[in-house]
Amino acid sequence: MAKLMAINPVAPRDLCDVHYVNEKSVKAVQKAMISDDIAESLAEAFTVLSDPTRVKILFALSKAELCVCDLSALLGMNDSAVSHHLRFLKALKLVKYRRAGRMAYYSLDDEHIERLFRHGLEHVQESYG
Amino acid sequence: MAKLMAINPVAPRDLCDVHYVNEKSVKAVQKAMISDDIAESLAEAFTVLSDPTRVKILFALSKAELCVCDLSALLGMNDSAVSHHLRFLKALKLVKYRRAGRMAYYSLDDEHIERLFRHGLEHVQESYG
DNA sequence: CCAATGATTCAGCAATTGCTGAATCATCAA
DNA sequence: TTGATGATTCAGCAATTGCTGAATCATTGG
Repeated sequence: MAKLMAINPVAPRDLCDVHYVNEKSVKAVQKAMISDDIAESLAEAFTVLSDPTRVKILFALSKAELCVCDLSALLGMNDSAVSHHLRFLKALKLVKYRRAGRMAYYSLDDEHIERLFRHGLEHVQESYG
Repeated sequence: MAKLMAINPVAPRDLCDVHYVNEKSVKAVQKAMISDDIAESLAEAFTVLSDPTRVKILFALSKAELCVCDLSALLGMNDSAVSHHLRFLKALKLVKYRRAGRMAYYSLDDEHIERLFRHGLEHVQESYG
């Protein structure tokens, strides 16, 4: 797209160097547009489930309370990787854990994410059979 | 975690070098576990909304049919970036477009994603006020 | 035809992500 | 106290992601 656009009725050009062609639609959407913060938060929420390993971890924890090595066995990856994901999920308050000696038992700490998960699963199942 | 674990009643070790401590839970979860394909599809679905720019694009298109340059104006970024995202969304059949001369008008092509979006928004609003 | 212009594609970059293996921490058992 | 072991953290890598600017494609109007 050209840097500058000819000024004509269907191609307004405002002072902020913003070019668009459908003034009415753009203005209306601009008015309703979600804030940067909301967009970021929403994106962050979806990031949680945007990785297959995390999807499996959360699914597993929705079925049972498990320790790190149970999860690594289940997922076929080393403890380090699992611990890394759990740390991430813990920071977002999606999982909690209790200590039992050397073991750390993890479980879900958020019923929202379970709902979100379920809706996502429905979406996938509708789309891919 | 050690490579090898002592064989004892609470720490079974199977032939596949898989170590775990809560046999019953692990077996049960393993049985219920979603497939790799489902996990990947689900992750892919959530990846769509895991980026604030895409969140805004989809929000905007849920309000109005817009051309590439309208979107770039709205988002304050260049056409190239917007076109890139739209290509991605088009590949996943989440947006469709119609040509009108040189212009390409984009709109949503999936009511599932709108639902998913709405659920995500609720989640965020519940969590962050 | 040709210049203009909306859209797309390409090349390449900076930042981020997910993982591995090693090192370290923390707790238990002997 | 010491060795074993579950968990965490650290260093570093390969791959991916989101963006920019340039080049190119496609359509229109003169």
